[in-house]
Amino acid sequence: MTTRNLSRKEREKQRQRQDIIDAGLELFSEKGYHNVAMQEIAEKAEFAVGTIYNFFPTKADLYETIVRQKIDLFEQAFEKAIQTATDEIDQLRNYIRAKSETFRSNISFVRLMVAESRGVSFSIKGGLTREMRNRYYRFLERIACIFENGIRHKRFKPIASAFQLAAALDSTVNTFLLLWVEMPGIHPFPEDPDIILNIFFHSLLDTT
Amino acid sequence: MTTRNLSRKEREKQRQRQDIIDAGLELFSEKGYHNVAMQEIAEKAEFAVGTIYNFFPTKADLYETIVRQKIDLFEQAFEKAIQTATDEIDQLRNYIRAKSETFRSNISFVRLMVAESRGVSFSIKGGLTREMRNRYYRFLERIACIFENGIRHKRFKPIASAFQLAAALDSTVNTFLLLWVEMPGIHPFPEDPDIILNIFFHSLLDTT
Amino acid sequence: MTTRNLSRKEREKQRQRQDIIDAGLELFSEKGYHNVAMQEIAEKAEFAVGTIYNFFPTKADLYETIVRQKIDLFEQAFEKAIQTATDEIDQLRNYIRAKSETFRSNISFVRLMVAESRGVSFSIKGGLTREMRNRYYRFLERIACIFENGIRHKRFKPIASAFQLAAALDSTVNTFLLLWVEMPGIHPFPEDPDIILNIFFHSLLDTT
Amino acid sequence: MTTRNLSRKEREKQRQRQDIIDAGLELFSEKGYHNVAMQEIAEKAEFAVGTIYNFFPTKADLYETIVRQKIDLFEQAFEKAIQTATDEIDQLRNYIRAKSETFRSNISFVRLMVAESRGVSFSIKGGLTREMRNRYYRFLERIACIFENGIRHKRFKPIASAFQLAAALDSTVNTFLLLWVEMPGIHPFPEDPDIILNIFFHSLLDTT
DNA sequence: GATGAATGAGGTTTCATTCAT
DNA sequence: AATGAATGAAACCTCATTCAT
Repeated sequence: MTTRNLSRKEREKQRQRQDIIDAGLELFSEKGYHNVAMQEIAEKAEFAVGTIYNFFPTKADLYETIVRQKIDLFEQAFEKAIQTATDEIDQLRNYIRAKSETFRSNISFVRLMVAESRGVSFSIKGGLTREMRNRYYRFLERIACIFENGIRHKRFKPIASAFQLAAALDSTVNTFLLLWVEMPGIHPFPEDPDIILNIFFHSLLDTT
Repeated sequence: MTTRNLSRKEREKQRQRQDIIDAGLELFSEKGYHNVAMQEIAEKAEFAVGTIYNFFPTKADLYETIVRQKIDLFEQAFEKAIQTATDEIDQLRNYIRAKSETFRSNISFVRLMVAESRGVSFSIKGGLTREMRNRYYRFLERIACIFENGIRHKRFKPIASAFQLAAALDSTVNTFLLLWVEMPGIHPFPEDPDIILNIFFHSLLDTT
Repeated sequence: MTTRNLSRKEREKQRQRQDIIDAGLELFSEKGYHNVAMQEIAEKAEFAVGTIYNFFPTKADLYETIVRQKIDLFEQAFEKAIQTATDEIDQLRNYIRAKSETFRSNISFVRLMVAESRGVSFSIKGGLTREMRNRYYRFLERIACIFENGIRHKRFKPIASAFQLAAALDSTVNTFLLLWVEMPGIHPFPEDPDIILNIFFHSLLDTT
Repeated sequence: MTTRNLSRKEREKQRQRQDIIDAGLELFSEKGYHNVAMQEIAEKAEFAVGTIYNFFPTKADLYETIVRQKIDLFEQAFEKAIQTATDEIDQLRNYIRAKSETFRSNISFVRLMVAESRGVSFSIKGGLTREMRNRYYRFLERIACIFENGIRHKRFKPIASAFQLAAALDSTVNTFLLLWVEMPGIHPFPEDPDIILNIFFHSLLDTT
């Protein structure tokens, strides 16, 4: 009983924590880190300010937690998408699809990232910045692996280094997604990931 | 003499104004808009706070001026680069080269844009945000025109819409440049713009 | 218990609010609106600056509240004094006595009004100025009614318009009170309101 | 020639000084002491700020000069008015007429006095305040003399002390003038000073 | 454990005054 | 002698954080 009680308490606490995170995410993404007061977050989460400080020691910490939580989610989703296939093209296709879906269901966070940085998360806490950057590079290298494999398996031509190809593909995907975030009507996100892949897979030059 | 005198004064004033802008740019790009106090800018520019306010009515105004000045510079450089050639591939090559050079000689500003380009605009000046976004889209359309011409002249294959191609190319260029900005040692910027162009011009798929 | 607790909190809050108002009144009346810093008020009230802003959104708001609170008090006192009698002479006598007493127990506020009553309103809050003036005129008209009644009842001779008589009487009372405020030793306020009334009544009274 | 030259220079300087005073009076009366910047006065007077400081060491000094100059003018006008007659009633009549005329031709200053104090000049510089108050009392005593004479000559009944009568009369005159300043349409100033005098004289006059 | 009032450092902006030209 | 740009102290106000209840 004590265990279940504690566990219930524990679960309750986790739910509260997540409520605060959700409120923070929404507000930060709407107005930017510096234009959101802890008071506001408290009101949105329906807690007192002091309560928030029971969960997070500082405002920056809350922010960091929000960013890290979502980034973790993103990374896991991408990793899972890649692992679902073995064929390199399928892996890329899955990754694009996963990124697209994760973006769609986390627009607030995407907006936050776009807002506070530009695609890659920056600023506020030097530490967060550096860590995020490193994680992003590690992620790019994960994609680069796919290209490397593809090149090794003679499925891809070595028209650039694997890392460069990864960077080019990811930035293109990002751009398409941002266009959709900013102007969903004018630039609808292509349901078919191949539209992006095609840009890479087909030569632009008409050599007929 | 009076004329020369006035002109000297005028020039002196312009130089001071630019000193303030430079100090602001450096600090904003280092620490972000909200983490820079007017006091700091004043100290860096070696003026008193009040003097800054003789040139710019508010902090936001100073920021806006900085951003707009650089953006203008960038746009002009790109436009000139494009107009220097008639051949579509040359136009793209020149644009990449121009973007590369402008980035190199304006790292501070690039960092500023990367760090919070939208972040600030979201909050500080809705107008600036919208304007910047619109200008960026107009620029993308400028690039899209090149692709369109190339497609019409049968030099490019219509593997995606001209706008999509423009977005993909520009985002790829951006990514390469950012890699270089962030880790100049590890990811040196390719002197040869063709390295980027090749990614688009050659099919990735090895169909031999 | 909860009720009593809340009520105690509420009462405590009201007491604090009044402490701030009192500190503000004293300082404003001593040095004038523009020569008092919020910091000073905070110190005098033994609060931090921020606390003051928890009660009043701006300095001007605090000032306005102070003025309005006292003016309300004055008006009520005068009105009550007038209503206590039916005989016109008694009404005037009561009004003078009430004004005298209210002045005595609110010297700080009287000084504030004397020192810059209009000055501030001119600048700070156009609305306050206009409102105060209008309220003053309405009050003069209230006094004028008494004269009108007196004239209608043939108790007073119509040696001037009722409004002019009201203005003359009130300004005379004011002057006597100000003399006393400024130099209490040399110009003691006549305990007997009739001393002022006599100036008017000797001729005003219709003794035919 | 040197003499005349110097004299011309001197006259020129005086004219400039007066221009500054006039500009200051107009602005101070419009917006209040603290809401006028030296810069504004300089612009209105068509001088540089520095030039103003060649004439007046501080802002407060300029203000003091403005007030003192007008007060001097007023005092002289009143004194002259009183001396023009020997009969006490004529003296009072002349004084009221003079005050009325001086008010009319110096509305800016009246407004300034009303604005910064209320009738009697206060604030800003403790010294100025005290001096003005003293001068005002001396002036009241000058009027009191007339009443004293009248009482001694059995023209007035001693219904109050001479000083009290003076204070009552002057404050009534002030009130009538202020009514006119604030709402010229609704409360036109009575051209005929006797309207005010009547209020006092009807009873004051010893007609036995 | 939750609350939210109190705190006060820190930010932006103004403006009287100075002084080199 | 006149100028007006430069100065910087000081004002108002915000908000992250604390802590008594």
